[in-house]
Amino acid sequence: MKTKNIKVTKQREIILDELRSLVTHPTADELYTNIKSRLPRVGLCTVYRNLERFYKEGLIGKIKGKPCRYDGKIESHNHIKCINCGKIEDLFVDIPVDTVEIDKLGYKLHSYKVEINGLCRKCNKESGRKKHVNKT
Amino acid sequence: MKTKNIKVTKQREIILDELRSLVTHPTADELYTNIKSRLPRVGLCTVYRNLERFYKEGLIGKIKGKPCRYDGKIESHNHIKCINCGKIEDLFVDIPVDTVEIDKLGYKLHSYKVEINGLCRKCNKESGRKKHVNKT
DNA sequence: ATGCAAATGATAATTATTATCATATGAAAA
DNA sequence: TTTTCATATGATAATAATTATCATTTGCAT
Ligand SMILES: [Mn+2]
Ligand SMILES: [Mn+2]
Ligand SMILES: [Zn+2]
Ligand SMILES: [Zn+2]
Repeated sequence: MKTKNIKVTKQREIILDELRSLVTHPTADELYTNIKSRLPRVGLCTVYRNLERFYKEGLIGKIKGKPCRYDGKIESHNHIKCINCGKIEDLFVDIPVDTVEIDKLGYKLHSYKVEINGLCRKCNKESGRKKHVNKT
Repeated sequence: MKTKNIKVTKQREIILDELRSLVTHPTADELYTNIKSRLPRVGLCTVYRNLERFYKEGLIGKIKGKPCRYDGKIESHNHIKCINCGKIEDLFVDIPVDTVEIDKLGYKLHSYKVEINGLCRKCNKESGRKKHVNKT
């Protein structure tokens, strides 16, 4: 009662394959650009449509934002984003949340995710030389 | 070297005052609607402009999303969002993050925030009666 | 009063995403 | 096989949220 047999099409195969091949977290548009060589006639909306579909089926991850980014990895993990260059990297660290307050509020916990911001090694080095960094 | 003397205008006073008076987390547009009675001639973009400005000055909080929501409370706290009705409530619970992996990756930790999703009491009750819930 | 920098509000532009719809596709039925 | 038919696709338009532009206004400092 979860994954309702999603039909395999050429575009779906390629979109999913391409996303899974990346260690980065591309936007729909970036992925669209990437697959153009393999699928010259694909439309951007097909990419959006299928990424959204995959996400709802639990096949891929999604990092909400403006723009949203997608993630080929679905093993539970978090992300750290560089506040300077915007890069997002995987972070495999368990973050336990105490549910006492959640229970008190009367909520039934469903899921949670930690959004971590930091300065990556590269930007950190550069900030030592330059005057100004940052563009959150 | 932080808050660079933000000029006080009538619209700024009212926008900030109104936001601070709310326990909810309004969107720019909702706040705009709210202040119409006090500032009939204000423009939506002034609301956006100043909320963004306040946020950058650290005077208010911002919950990124589509649409973004603003928060008059700046004491460190997290939020829990109902996956059914979309309501966002404050959650005062300390969530410690182990920085070992972050250090390993070479990042300098800046901030982090936990996005918790759950089913609120009201929606939970209703889901007992109704067939379908959910619209993440 | 006058000058002037900053803020405002009207408007247009942009960005990201979603909706609409005619056509294409491809597996299953006949 | 041809036909059927549900689903997917891609072109296009629409929408939502936010941001940019710019002429005008505001209100402190001369
Ligand atoms: Mn990831
Ligand atoms: Mn809050
Ligand atoms: Zn960086
Ligand atoms: Zn609810």
